[in-house]
Amino acid sequence: MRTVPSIIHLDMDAFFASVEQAAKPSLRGKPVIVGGLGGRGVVSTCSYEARVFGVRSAMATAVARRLCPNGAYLWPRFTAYRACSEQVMAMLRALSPLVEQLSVDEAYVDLAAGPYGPALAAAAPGEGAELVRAICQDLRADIEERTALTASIGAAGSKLMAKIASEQAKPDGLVLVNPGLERTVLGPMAVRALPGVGPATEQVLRRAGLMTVAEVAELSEEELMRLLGKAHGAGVSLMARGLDDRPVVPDRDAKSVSVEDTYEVDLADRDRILHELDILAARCVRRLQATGRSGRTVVIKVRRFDFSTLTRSETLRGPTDDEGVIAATARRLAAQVNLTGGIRLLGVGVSQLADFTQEDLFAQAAAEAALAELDAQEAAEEEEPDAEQEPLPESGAAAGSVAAEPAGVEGGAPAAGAGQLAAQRIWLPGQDVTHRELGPGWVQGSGVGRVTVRFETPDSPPGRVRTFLVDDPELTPSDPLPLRPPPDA
DNA sequence: TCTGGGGTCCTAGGACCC
DNA sequence: TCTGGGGTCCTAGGACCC
Repeated sequence: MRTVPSIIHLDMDAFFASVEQAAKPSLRGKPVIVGGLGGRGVVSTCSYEARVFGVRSAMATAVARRLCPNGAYLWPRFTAYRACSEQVMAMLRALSPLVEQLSVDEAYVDLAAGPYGPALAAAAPGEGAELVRAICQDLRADIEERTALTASIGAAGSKLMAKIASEQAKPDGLVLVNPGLERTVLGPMAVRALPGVGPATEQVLRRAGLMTVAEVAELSEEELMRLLGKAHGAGVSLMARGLDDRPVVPDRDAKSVSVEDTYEVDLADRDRILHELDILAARCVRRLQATGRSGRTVVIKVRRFDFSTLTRSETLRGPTDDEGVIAATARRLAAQVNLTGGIRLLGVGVSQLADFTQEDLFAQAAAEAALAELDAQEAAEEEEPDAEQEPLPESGAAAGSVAAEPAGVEGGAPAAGAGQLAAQRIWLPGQDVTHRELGPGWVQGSGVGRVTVRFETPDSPPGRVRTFLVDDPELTPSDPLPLRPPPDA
């Protein structure tokens, strides 16, 4: 156990909404809701101004609109968020090689493994804590200066307490928990404060009369394991007593890749469903190939009209990144599912990832076979042991069945992107655009053949609104602008 | 008011092997 | 010949997180 609170957890405040407010001066101080804006969309993130109205993450956007009818509702701009995220993560990596990124806006850092490590190790406990405080305040100030965004930080002797502290620090704050005070801090908290305790676990604990962490900490590990199961019970038992020795682990490899779509209207037609699976398989494969990996288990996910969800999976004989194989497997799996009554969501995923493919294995096997052949020729004539000539059903048959399909259906489907948006003249609220004369702005809304654009940039005053025909050739989609001018410029 | 998309980890049963 | 136990893999589902 550490004597200095040298593990920090950093969490960007209302990340997506904050990026939007930084990019769009007219939205500062206003309720901003970022998420899916279709009939089945949900809120990803909302600004603190929106939370006053009761808007929350994961809430149906339709509900949010009723609670907060005058908010700005925007589609997410992931490219812009990723750019900000990378800036922040780079700043964290300057503090330590041990940076564990949990999501686009959240990370642990082990300061003891970085340049401040020796000073922290040499410091008396009180001095060490003050050094951590200074490092964190500098970091928060640097982040705000370089990205125009605020971050909250928790610092403690463990990941558990650092995470709890950052939650307490929000928004735009810093909280340290000195080692030794874990149980004092945790004790009065509701059980839901523990990471990993969600609605189901909370219910179980409440039925056992346990509301606070201190009450849970009084139970024995055995009792908690009986209530919550082996692994979860043991984990909650340790957490409740403030015990956590998990190390900060950088760069963990992904274990699965998946894509899914919820459709505006339930799908009923079988051929349409199979076609959508092909499209999802293609998207999944694109992501897989971008990471240079391949997968052995293919899984499909089906959510029915009544929100009941099921999965079907099949493990192939070897890893693949072949679109035809994955699409054909997905179709085979779909044949096992009752698709009647309407499908609201489809997904395709791949797990058991490897850094090579079945084809690599074939090539390797062929090379080995060739060598063996040479050896065999050199050796005395001998009876060949029966080579196991089992066909490889997944690869062989599946690829064949796809080739037999009407060619080019999925191959001809265009990739959705800025180009397609431009061609179809679909303007999404929040989207970056440029007008040839009026310059950069963003789409405020569109309908009945018109699109409304506000012309402003991160460093301009709030801008004016103009309306155009949706197919106005002067108006084009554009890339996000940096929230702050680059330091050299 | 009606529920996204991307993940991780755990459990449990059955098959299969030793 | 019958019975049992343990380990591993596969599949399906669920809880949880951001």
